[in-house]
Amino acid sequence: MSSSSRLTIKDIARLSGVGKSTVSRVLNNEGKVSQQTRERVEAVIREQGFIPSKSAQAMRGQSDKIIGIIVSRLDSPSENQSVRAILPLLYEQGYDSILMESLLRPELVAEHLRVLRQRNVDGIILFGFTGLRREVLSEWQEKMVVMVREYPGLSSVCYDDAGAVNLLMARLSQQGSGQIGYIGVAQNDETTGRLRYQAYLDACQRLAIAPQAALGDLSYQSGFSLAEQVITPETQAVICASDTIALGAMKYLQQQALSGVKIGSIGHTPLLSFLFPATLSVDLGYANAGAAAARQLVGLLNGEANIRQLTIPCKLD
Amino acid sequence: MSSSSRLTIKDIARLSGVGKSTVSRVLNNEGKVSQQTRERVEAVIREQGFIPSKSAQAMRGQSDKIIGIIVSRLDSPSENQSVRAILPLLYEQGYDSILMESLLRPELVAEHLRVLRQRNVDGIILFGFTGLRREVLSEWQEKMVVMVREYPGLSSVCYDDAGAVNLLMARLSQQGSGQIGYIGVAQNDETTGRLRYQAYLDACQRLAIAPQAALGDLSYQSGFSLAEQVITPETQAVICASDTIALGAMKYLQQQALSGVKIGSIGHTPLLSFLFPATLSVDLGYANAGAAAARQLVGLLNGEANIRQLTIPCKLD
DNA sequence: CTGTTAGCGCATTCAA
DNA sequence: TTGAATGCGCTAACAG
Repeated sequence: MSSSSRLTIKDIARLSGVGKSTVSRVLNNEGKVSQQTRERVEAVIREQGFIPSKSAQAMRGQSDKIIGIIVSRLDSPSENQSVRAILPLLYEQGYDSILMESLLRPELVAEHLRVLRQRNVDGIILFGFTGLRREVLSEWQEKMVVMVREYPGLSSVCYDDAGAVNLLMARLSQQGSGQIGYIGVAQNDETTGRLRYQAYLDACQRLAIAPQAALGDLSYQSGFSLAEQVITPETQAVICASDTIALGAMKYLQQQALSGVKIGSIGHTPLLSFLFPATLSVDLGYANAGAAAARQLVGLLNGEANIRQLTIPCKLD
Repeated sequence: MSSSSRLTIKDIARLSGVGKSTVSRVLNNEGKVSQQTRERVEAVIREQGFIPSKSAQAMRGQSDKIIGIIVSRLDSPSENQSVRAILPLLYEQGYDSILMESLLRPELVAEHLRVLRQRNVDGIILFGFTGLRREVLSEWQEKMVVMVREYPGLSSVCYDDAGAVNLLMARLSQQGSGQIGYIGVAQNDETTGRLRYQAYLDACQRLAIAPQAALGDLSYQSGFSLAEQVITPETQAVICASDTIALGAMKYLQQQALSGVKIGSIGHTPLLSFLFPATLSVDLGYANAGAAAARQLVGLLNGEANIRQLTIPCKLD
């Protein structure tokens, strides 16, 4: 009842008639405690609702059991899926997570990293983006996993951007589409932009298809307006660099009553397949990537894993 | 260069030839330090890249400057918007946030609360849901703000569910719709379910409209299939309890080529107005709610505010 | 097996 | 204005 939760290990010791260290041992499940004493102490702990202070433990043991996660935007559907996979895995290992948004601004990342260092966090999972310089990250070397981008000397988890495009191109052309267009994003975005576009061009080469592409940004609007540019009477299919873009393109198709054009997209959003079931959608494996990152980080922190770059396989259907 | 960041206030003291307490004073911007000493110490701090340990500060001062945020799902668009408003406001006040998912499971909330207590967090923002019992929360009384639900004795921030429906009904009927249907969610959901449905019924009464409603869940699918039940040849408009439901209903309308039926919805998702610009959409004020909650919590923690229940006004357009 | 002792890094008295 | 001393709650040596 004594609400304040201000009890300390010392109180518990007094209340159960033992020394502080014995209580500590019970708390940490260390072996050297007699069954009797252990039970008595545990009883007191339970009935007092005692909870040891993390800050004190942290100060003593070095580890705060906290992980910092820096996403670009909390409402990015892809990062969201990854984070949802990360959280429970870390939690399971006793880590809580501090979440921060970078808004794609390098200065904000730097500031967040400062704060996280001050908090003495055990590790960091950072969603990378174009423009983020390596120097800022390097001091975290063995305590950081970067998502979506690779940096020399840092662990990372990336998607198979080219593979996704290839999968789409292969399936589409195998289904008889001879003229396949592409709606993407500007190439200053390294992965979603350049990599996917390049893969499209390469595939066109391989399949002897004349490329028909336009690059914009990640918005529906962009998808909508670029669709108009890309789609000609001959177009049989269009690949979109993201589901959001695809949503925009689909609106255009629908508005123009162009029912013959197939859409292939990357992202696998439930909404897209609900609204337009015919869409071909590649799952980049966001959740898997999150899980992989969490595991990799925990491995690093436990000294069981080495720094390495992972690529998550994508899949169609 | 001595990477480890293992420097302590003591090292800085030695390096700048002063006592530890003086360094502490400089760190906390306490007045009683001569300009000279202050500058010297600050120089050393800067060139050593010294960062004081949060855990130690926390243990000393009681406050960890950490807020726990428990959302139901990270990918809930509405909660997402709120959280995005909360984070920077708390951050601005020196608080970092630990984020957790309840998945609408009361036991998980209880567990999270335990962990947060152990971390000695300063406060909590909790997104409530039906089934969450007050007893679990009451011990946080003056350190918690509950979103979406009201609990006696706890601060809360709620939406104006009834107001939103009224706004929609008024506008729709004023635009000439005489027969307005409703697609909602089951009433065991107190707010999105019962409150909105009840408001619909009341408005029907007032406007002398014969209610035509169906209740399901929050999915597109539900919206789609219930649309079929609700919409009759006479239907001139349909109100949906959420944007997700509206998306489902719109798909039905489109598929049936029912272009005469207007849709009113609650949520104000950008996607909805992009895909179906004609939709009437009420903004419940998710971001405002988040901001209000953050402010309220900070106020509580500073002892500047009292426990109270807030309702965020909604708006159309 | 268990109690005692000694700090972890810092903020805060209290003297000087 | 400053430094020395004290203790926050806890774990890890070290004795018994």
